[in-house]
Amino acid sequence: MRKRFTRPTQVIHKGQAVSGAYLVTDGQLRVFTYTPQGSEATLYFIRPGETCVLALNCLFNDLRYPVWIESDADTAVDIIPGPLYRRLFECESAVQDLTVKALSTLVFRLMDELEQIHTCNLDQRLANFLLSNASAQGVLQMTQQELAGHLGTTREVVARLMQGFVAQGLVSTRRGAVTVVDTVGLARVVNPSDCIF
Amino acid sequence: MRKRFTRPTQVIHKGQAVSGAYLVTDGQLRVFTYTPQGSEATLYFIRPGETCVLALNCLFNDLRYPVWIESDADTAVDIIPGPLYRRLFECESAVQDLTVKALSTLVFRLMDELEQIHTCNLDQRLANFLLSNASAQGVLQMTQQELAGHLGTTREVVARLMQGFVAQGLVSTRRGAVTVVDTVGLARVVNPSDCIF
DNA sequence: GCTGTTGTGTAGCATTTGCTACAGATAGAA
DNA sequence: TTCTATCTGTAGCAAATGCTACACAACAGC
Repeated sequence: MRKRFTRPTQVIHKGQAVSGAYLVTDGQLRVFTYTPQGSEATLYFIRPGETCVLALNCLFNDLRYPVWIESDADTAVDIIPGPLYRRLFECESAVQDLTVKALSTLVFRLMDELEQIHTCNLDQRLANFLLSNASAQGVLQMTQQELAGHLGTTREVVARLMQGFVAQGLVSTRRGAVTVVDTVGLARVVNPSDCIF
Repeated sequence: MRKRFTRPTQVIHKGQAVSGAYLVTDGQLRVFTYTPQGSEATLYFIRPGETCVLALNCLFNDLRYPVWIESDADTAVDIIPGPLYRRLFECESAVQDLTVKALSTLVFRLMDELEQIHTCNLDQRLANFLLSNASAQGVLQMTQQELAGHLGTTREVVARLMQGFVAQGLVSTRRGAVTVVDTVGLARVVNPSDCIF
């Protein structure tokens, strides 16, 4: 079964039961939590070709969904019903591989994220986020509010850091987007003691 | 093959190639990274019956080990060589299940950790750590330095928070150990806006 | 007992981050 | 155009955390 979201949509909310395996074919899903103050913190993205590992988790362990998921605009998702997926997993080695690979990838992403939080301060994490998520032309279509959500901080802080980057000539900002100007310079912000493994 | 560590030992260091699947049968392993300042930050523990998922990851994806691992005193580990494990995974559904379960569990732990970092401040995380890791009698045999490592902070901060807890009559401290006195009170520190899911 | 090592308590300051508040800028709708 | 909603820039203060420095306490070995 395929679902298509034309605009940002809440796909799953915390506590909900999981209906099946989600396979993103287009666009992206965002997995996030809320802070007590109500601001969002992105845990990770699910991109085309990837599946929602948490949904798999919940399927295999009969758990309720532990976080929120929201779709980008223009996102398509294939949904494989839970029981079917479990049957497939038992006999299809391709499905097994896919499952394990997906889980592995996520584990690495989460550990990377954790390590970053422990070892980098916000400007490094922001720089890293910009570098990782900007298009080939260096453009990132995202408001500062959204950026703040991805980093688990607030808009003002992002604005402050952004101004710092602008002052150093590393990026340029405009309403709803950031452009990376000096990739190498930004990388130096992230890097001084190598916080990406 | 079984290995036994009678004293805290560096089992794997970052960048090392992985030789096989590690199955903890006794004691525990600690997976951690270093901050630029040289202090440690624990990512998670591997307890008896569990396997080192990162090692699995590395096996399946031919990666080098991304973090450090250290054993507790008195820890026993079964090591299944990589190629053998991969063969087993292909034909034994029990091994498949074990693998997926192990990965799933870790994903949840990491997400929990991430969520905690985003939503709780240090005193809540410390309180939570004490509650989760104290023995049935409420005793936790650990120096403040080690506690700091587990939370990714420094000894002084732990000492400060600890004093707060002592002042509130929640715990008592002595050299190399902490005793939880008022479990309910500590839980209230963690809880006010429910940061454990 | 003495001595060295390790762990703990405490203080003070620097830095980072969060929060409040408001002004100006930009884009879209009417 | 004007109005409105949203986004951004900025300032200033509060709180949390990190870092340095030192005194004292507990334990181990001699």
